[in-house]
Order: sequence, then C-alpha cells, then structure tokens
Amino acid sequence: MILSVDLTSDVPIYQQIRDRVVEAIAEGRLAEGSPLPSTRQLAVDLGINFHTVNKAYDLLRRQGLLRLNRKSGAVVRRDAGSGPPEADFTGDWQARLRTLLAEAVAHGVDGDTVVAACREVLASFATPQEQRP
Amino acid sequence: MILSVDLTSDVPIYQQIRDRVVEAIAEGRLAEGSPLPSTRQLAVDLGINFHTVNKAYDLLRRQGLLRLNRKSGAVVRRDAGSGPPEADFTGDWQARLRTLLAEAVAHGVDGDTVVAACREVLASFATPQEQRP
DNA sequence: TGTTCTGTTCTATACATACTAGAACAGTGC
DNA sequence: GCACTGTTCTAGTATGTATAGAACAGAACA
Repeated sequence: MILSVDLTSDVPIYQQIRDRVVEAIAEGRLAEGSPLPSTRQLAVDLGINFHTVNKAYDLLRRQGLLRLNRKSGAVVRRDAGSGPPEADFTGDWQARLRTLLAEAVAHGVDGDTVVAACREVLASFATPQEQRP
Repeated sequence: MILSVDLTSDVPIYQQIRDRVVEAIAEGRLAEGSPLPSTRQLAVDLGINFHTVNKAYDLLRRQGLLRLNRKSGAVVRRDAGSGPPEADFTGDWQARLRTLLAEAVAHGVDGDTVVAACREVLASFATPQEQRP
C-alpha cells in the first residue's frame, strides 16, 4: 500500500491523500516520473469512492505536483531536485508557516526548539526510509 | 482594531479569528492576562454574527490559549513565556509541521532555505512591532 | 432594586462543501 | 472488440459554515 488514510478523521479524505503524496515526494519514496495508482484502483484499495481520489489527484495537479493524462496515468511532476518552486507558491506557503509557528510560540515552545523540530523533520526527509512507524 | 479578517477568503471566518489571535500572542501584542473584546463587540467591529466570534473563542479556549468566564470576559491564558506546552499539543503540531515542510521540499525548496524561512518568522515574532504591512 | 453587560445555550435557516453513486465519453494499448 | 485510463456530467445525502433570534444566569454598577 503506497499510502493510507483515516476514514474516521475530521480531515477530508481527499486532503489526506494529498498530504500523504506530498510527504512521499518529500521523503523520496516518490520521485519525478514515478507512476501513481489509477484513481479507480486506489479507490478500491482505500475502500472509498473513485471521485474522492479524482479530487485529490486534481488538487495535486493544480498545485503542480502531478501530471495527468490518459496515456501515462498519474505521474509525479516534481520532487526535491526539480529546481526552485513556481512563482505563486512561496507567498502562500510562508503565510501558513507563519501561522503554524505562531501556534507553537503562543503555546510556550522555545524558538530554538522550533528550529530543532524543523531540522529533525527535514533530516527525516533526507534519510531514505521504506516505512514510517 | 485588534484584528482583521477577510470576508471574501475561502478560509472560514472563525478560523481566521483564531489564527490572528494566535499570531498576536506570538508577536507579543497579546500577553497572558490581556483582555479580548467581548464576542458581541468584536462581532460588531468585524461586521459579522456574534455566534461566529463565539465559535472562534471557544476553539481558542479548547486549545488552552483563552480563559472565558462571565466575570472577566475573554482573557489570554498563555503566551511565549508561560512555560512548556501542554501534553497533547506537541504530537499534533509536529504532524502538521511535517506536512507543511514536506510541501516546500516537494516543490523544490532547499532545506537550508526552509530553515532560514523559519528563523525569519521567529525573528519577526521576537521583534516588537505595532503593525504589520 | 433595576439596568446593562458578560458568556452560554437553545432552535432554526440558508448555503457551501464532502462524499458517495451511477452513467457516459474519449483516448490508449492489447 | 475489449479493457483500461482520465474526464465530465447529474444527483443524492451528510456535514460544516454562517446567519438569525431568543432566552438564561452571573457579575458590575448606578
């Protein structure tokens, strides 16, 4: 199974699929050119409707991470080595980073601890790994 | 005006209020003990329904950042100097950090650039400032 | 005491989103 | 022809968002 979702979570399924694919690309388990399961196949594997998978794939396509066509199916379009991000990405991402870091600081987390947590996450991406606990 | 929201955004209003309060605490514009406007007053200021403000305040209360009662109104309960975060905070926060950083890495952002962006955000919290552009 | 403010808790409605479901179409490869 | 792919419709239910009105209980103040 390439990814798993929690059907009982309050996070929408299509967004969970998006997040898992994004994390898989960051971890290197999916590289540029890697094929993904077809929408119908993944829907069967996850026990959900194929329209939900279609929505997740379309979201990834609009974010520039996936290339979709009838010929080759769903293929990863970018990874960590694909060069600098597209223009409209950085601004929105930094705003979300600001909100997330503010949450930690407001809860009393030290600045150095925040940076250390970021480094730890980035290191886990750089380290090849087949399965996460 | 202590905070502003974008009524045309696709981000729910109650979540925007939550985010702005969290950021204000992180920036030091709101400290432990600082009073917030009453739900009805803030609703009038923002031109929205007071139930929406009530939802945002209740969310902040459940996250441990606000103390609500009839006596003192809405008061900030934690800030950057209130000690280590509560137990159930860290795990969930790190998962969201992982997803957000994965998004940047997958789009081709360099690891050092990510850390630099985090440092920049944290520095902007530490620097006293009345108004952000 | 009476008034006014506060948070809190109900019901109700309109609208958008999330998810499921079925069907059909147009390319592609066998 | 057949089986697969992504794509695009319609349609239904369930949940979430934001609105609105009403009422209650506790606290502050004249």
